[in-house]
Amino acid sequence: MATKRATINDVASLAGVSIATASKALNGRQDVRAATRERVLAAAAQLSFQPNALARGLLSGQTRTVGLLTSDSVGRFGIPVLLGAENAFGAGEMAVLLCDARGDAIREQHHLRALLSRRVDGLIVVGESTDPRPSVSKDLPVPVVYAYGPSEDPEDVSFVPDDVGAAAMAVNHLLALGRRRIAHVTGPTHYKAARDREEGARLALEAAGLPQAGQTLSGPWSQRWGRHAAEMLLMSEPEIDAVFCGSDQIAAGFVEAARERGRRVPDDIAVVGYDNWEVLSTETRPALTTVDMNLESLGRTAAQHLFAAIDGKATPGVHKMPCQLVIRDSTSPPGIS
Amino acid sequence: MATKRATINDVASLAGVSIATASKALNGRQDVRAATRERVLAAAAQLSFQPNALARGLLSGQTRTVGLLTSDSVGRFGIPVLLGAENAFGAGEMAVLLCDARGDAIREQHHLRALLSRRVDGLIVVGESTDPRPSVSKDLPVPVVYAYGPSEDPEDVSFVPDDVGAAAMAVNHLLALGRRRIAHVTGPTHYKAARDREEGARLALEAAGLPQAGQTLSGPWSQRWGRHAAEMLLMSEPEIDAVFCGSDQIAAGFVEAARERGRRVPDDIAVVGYDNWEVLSTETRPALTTVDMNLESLGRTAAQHLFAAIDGKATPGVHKMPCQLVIRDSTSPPGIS
DNA sequence: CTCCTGGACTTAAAGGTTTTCGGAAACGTA
DNA sequence: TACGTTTCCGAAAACCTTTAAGTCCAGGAG
Repeated sequence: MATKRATINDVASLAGVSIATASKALNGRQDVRAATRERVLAAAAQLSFQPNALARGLLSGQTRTVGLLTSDSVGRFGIPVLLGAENAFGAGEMAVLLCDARGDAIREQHHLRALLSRRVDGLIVVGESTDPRPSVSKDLPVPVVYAYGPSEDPEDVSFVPDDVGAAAMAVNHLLALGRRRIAHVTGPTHYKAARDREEGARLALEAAGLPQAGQTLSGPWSQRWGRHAAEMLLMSEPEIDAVFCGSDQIAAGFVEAARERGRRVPDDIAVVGYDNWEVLSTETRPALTTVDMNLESLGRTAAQHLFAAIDGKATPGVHKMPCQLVIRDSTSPPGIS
Repeated sequence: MATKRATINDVASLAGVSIATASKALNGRQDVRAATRERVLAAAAQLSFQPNALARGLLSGQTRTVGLLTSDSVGRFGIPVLLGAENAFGAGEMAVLLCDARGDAIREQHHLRALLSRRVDGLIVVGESTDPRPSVSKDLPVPVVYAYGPSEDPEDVSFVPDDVGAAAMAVNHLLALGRRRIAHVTGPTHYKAARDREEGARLALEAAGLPQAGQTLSGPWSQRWGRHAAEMLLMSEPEIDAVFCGSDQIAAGFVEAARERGRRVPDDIAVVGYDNWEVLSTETRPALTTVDMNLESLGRTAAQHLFAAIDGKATPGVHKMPCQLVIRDSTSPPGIS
């Protein structure tokens, strides 16, 4: 806690010039003599002057601030997106106003109003799942970009991970290893993520002219379900040589149960997970090959496109961002593991 | 994207009153007739008027905004604190400006300036570990509260988890179960958290008049280290009947390795973890008894004290917040598991 | 000498809101 | 009628900065 804040008026007085001249000197504009500029800069430093962003924003109509509205920031998915966005902004001079609506539509509305009254230049909406969510952009005076969870309105700008493509990539990886009896265990089908990943797996198998080993098994996203699914699958389809799991949790449970049943991973069964949730994917034995959705990069991209939208040129539509397969021991070719 | 924003001037014109009257009506002040107030409110609704927080803040000097400066928001510890703070603020009408300095002092200084120029009413600094960090509060025109990682300056306001007390609580729990040969495995000793937890364990054992089983084993916070420590410990101190681990990751590794060596948990060895990181603590078998640092509550408390400090009355010093022991199967009394 | 040019600086307005103070109208009382 | 009181409303200042427009002066061209 210290003294009162200095205004440009104080700086001008101390330097013996008018506030207009002080302003010009501080902002590096032309028509001010070098000696005068020196005096002003010295005065500003001495008073540790900080221009008042409120006054500046009031005048220019730009606050260099964006709102980040999340439905569930506690989620593992929101955080990396948030960080990516924050980093993209931080690079420049933007600041991020964070609001967590906790899945409550009316709280969201409330936060929306608060953000608008603070005159944010734009808005990023982070979904809690990849399921489309109601648009918030109608009649808003600022541009909006959706990240992770797309808007229902195709006119909005949305960035989502390419779950279908990533699942196909995962299955193709298994196929390239020579596996031919590939099963799929995933999360609840009311998640678009689960449906998309199944779809991707199906497409890859079809392209290879192979049937899927058994039906897709759908359950909670949990490790427990992974174990349970493994037990069922090893019973009904004892000859599988690979499994693609819809999450790292499921994969970790699967690996554990498979090992307990005497199946070696990856020698007997290769396993691919999803999410690259490091605490699981790198600590299980063997470490998991898994899909990384590059969420931080997705968040960064969303932020950059928000800049573009603020500057006038938006690119409407749902943009699918590529994912990445992180290859670890759970799919090492036999003999190398 | 829609029409231009309405100002109070537009509202006043539409209602046929002066802006002064409009302001009074909108802010629920006294000297305005009921009928007039109605007209103004109707006009404001029709124009969907939002008062410009910049102008208001410029005048009042209060922005109803706080800055949240984190050193490492990707960390598991920063996030819950952040959420707790955000929730405490969100309850009122406060907004949170989020900045991530990523452990870089000069970036931190940069963000600090940006926050001050935006005229935040206060600041929360979230540490990445419980080690004291340099104070940022000298000569700042706004109050600052430190959460998780305390300030080095005892005049500042800091909130930290009571690691010593929690560790003692964990060991006392083991003692109450009748365990007498208790070992301790924890993280790197250059972390204050590791030293505090060891200290708490030592105090509890001393109070019970018991020696610790073996030396404290110190290594990385990882699951791998937990496994390794278990192997060493079961070799050198084969008769231990309990272990207190400095993190859930270590505990998970310990449980795994112990089971592989034929020790039953909790029957032969009871295990207590730390952090209550749910993906580990509830999914290991058996589920882990562990210390929950109540970080979200800590963040909320920090935010509430920041309010107090803004309103004038700060409470300097390092405040130790109580933790909580979450009891699960890894310490169930034999026979119940 | 006048006029013009351009540099260096100042004045004043603008941006949206709150608040203080004063004014006007209506009404009651002497 | 004169005067005081109450109730409602408006004018204007203040918050801080940026910028367009204006002033002043020296010096060069005609």
